[in-house]
Amino acid sequence: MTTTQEPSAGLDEFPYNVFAKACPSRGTLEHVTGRWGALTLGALYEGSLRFNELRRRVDGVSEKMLSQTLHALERDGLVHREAQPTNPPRVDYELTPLGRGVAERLLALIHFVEGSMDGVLAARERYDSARA
Amino acid sequence: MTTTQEPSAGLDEFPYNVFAKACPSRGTLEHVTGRWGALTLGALYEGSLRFNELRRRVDGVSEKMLSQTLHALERDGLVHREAQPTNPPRVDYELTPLGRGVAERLLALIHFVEGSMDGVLAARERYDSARA
DNA sequence: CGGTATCCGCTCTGATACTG
DNA sequence: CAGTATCAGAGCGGATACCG
Repeated sequence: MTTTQEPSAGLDEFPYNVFAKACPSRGTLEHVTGRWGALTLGALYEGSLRFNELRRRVDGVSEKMLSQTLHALERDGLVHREAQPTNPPRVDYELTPLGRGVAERLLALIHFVEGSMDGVLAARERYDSARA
Repeated sequence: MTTTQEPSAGLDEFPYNVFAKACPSRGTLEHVTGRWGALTLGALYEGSLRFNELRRRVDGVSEKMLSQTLHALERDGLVHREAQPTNPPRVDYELTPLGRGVAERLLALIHFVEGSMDGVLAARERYDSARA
């Protein structure tokens, strides 16, 4: 095992724990919840997309960041890269089964946040005016 | 409304869309999924905690970052801060109902990621050895 | 205990330019 | 189209010091 934390009592818990600083799951969580990682996975949930399609879908991402994000997600086994040696080149990105599981939970979170925005914005106004 | 993007056709979609660069929901999503935001909300799901309890629970966070994170989450109406004017001071942080909804989805994601780590780590080895 | 203020390095980010 | 390379800067984040 790769954990750097607990002797693992072999009980009902996961052997990985994001709350522990040295746990490898924390890094993966950061790829997944990162600024562009979350949106990239969310965008791919509907189906496979090409690089520039993805770039348009994830409004505001630069080529560099999208490329970097995609590499991290591919390395973690969440996204599959399919390159066709045609000219011009065509590369499709799609979720792996693992990535699909992650994206599902991510979208549940995203939709909940979107649906909560009226409440969030109201809370902000209260907060700001309280210490104006 | 505060959206900066679409005329809002009044259909079945949310009026907010994180994929749009200027949508305010994107900022909130970043607070929630941020490096410390996700862990803080997750830690508070089990119940209210004091500042230093939280600091110990979220392994690796500095005072500054925890404080900053808590302010952002409080402003967004996800965390409630309860200060008691005793000596020594005692301050409890707890989730609001909205925060509870967010934390639930977040924990589903976190647990899924933790449970996927063996697969992730295996994928990484394949990826790395493929281009060693 | 529960913070805030300040300093400062280092990473992350976005433009820009270039390649296959 | 699908990237990589390079560079400058903004801000993230940690360490330290200090306050109520």
